[in-house]
Amino acid sequence: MKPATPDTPETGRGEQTKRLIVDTAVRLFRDQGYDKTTMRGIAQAAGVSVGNAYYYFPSKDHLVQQFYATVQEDAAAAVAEALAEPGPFDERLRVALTGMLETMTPYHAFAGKFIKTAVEPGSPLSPFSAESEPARERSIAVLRQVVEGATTKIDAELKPDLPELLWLGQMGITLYWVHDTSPDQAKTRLLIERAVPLIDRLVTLARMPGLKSVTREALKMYRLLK
Amino acid sequence: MKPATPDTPETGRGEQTKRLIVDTAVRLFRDQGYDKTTMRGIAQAAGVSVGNAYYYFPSKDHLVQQFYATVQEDAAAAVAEALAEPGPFDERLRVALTGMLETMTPYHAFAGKFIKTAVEPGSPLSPFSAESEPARERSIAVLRQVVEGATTKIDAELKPDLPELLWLGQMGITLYWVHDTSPDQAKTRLLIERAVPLIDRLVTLARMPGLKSVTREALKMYRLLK
DNA sequence: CCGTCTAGTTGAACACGTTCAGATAGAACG
DNA sequence: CGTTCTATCTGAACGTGTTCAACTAGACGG
Repeated sequence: MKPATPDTPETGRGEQTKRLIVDTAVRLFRDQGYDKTTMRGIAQAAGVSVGNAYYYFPSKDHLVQQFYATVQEDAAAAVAEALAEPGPFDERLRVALTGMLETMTPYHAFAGKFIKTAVEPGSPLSPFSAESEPARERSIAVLRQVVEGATTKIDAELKPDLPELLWLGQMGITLYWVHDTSPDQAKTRLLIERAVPLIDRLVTLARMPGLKSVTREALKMYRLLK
Repeated sequence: MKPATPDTPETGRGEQTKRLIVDTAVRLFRDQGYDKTTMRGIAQAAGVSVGNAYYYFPSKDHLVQQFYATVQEDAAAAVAEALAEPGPFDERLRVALTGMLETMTPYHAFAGKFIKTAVEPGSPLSPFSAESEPARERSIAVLRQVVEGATTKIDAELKPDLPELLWLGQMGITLYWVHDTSPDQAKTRLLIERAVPLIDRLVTLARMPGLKSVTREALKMYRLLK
């Protein structure tokens, strides 16, 4: 079935073409944005035919996803380093969120087009899709690192679900960011600056007697409906 | 400038065509869904040319918006009646949310396509856009009715912003609903059933001494960033 | 060496949303 | 009546993402 190239398992003739197309597409997306990058343009720049691109990728969106994955990976790598040493929860959360924002900033214009297909149910680009699982897990892993390395006391019942909940919050921030037309997305920065202390306080308050039952109820709902 | 028809101010030759196109489009969207309804199809069914449709509507999306507006209006009208008499907050909120859900249920498949363009920044279909203001205000008005007719005690500082906040929550529920693949969207119903008591408790708790400062901080953030 | 098979490759063709240079028609005016 | 003006209307043409029947080339078996 497979040619016998044991070390680099995916280096058939086709794999090379596939990588060539991805690289070209990512470069063009980066340089020209979504709309100006056409399938014909990608094919021509990569020196292949349009049909050949479709032999490897079912749609333009699937190429966009590759682009998205590289950005996501960059963001996660940039932040993971800064979270090596333990510290207070709020500080770590801010580092993670601002780090992500910083990495994505160059692609703000692009993100507007990206999100369009990302929210469509069943789209491979959806953050909840099976195809996005690696990128999603990568992001949640960063937030898990935020939680686990936090010196702040966190309710034991909340703790295991907190990374995923924070990830949902991050999705919300991203949604806000995409629609943020303020210069240099200043409002999103402000949102993070203000939301982080609030989240920190809520996490702290969640352990308190008066709120413990609400926390438990909310967590039950989340687990039931996710 | 305008022909002298005082009673029905918008009844020029063009207005009739415009309405004809809208009605046809809404009907086709309802019957065939988004993808199968083409601009050529709409034009043909309405007995006009494609270009003529574009004379009145800048894009297919603008026609979709009209469809959305009618559904929205139906939902608001259905609920407003049930909210005539005052009652407890949680009950009123559930009536509003389930009423909206019930009206939208027939269009669940359609909504998946709809949301795709609705989340795109700058799209006229965006729930935050200027073009959507009438529909948005209509929805918020219902939630204002929920708040104002509530016999439950609501924090005075929170009260003026609560309808808008509830509307944001409703947008979140809608987002969940669109992605809900459970039979008959049972999970969304469950979400409402569970979330309403939680919201009710949070609204009640917001007045309490321990949480008053968090509430105030959160409200400040909301007003700053909306 | 020949025949067969198949992964890889091609570009014309399709349907779509959208645009635009021009046609039409009814009113307003002299 | 003829002229002019403007709101309305037309459909061919454009560029797009996507499909598909046909072609190529290299491997494999006899």
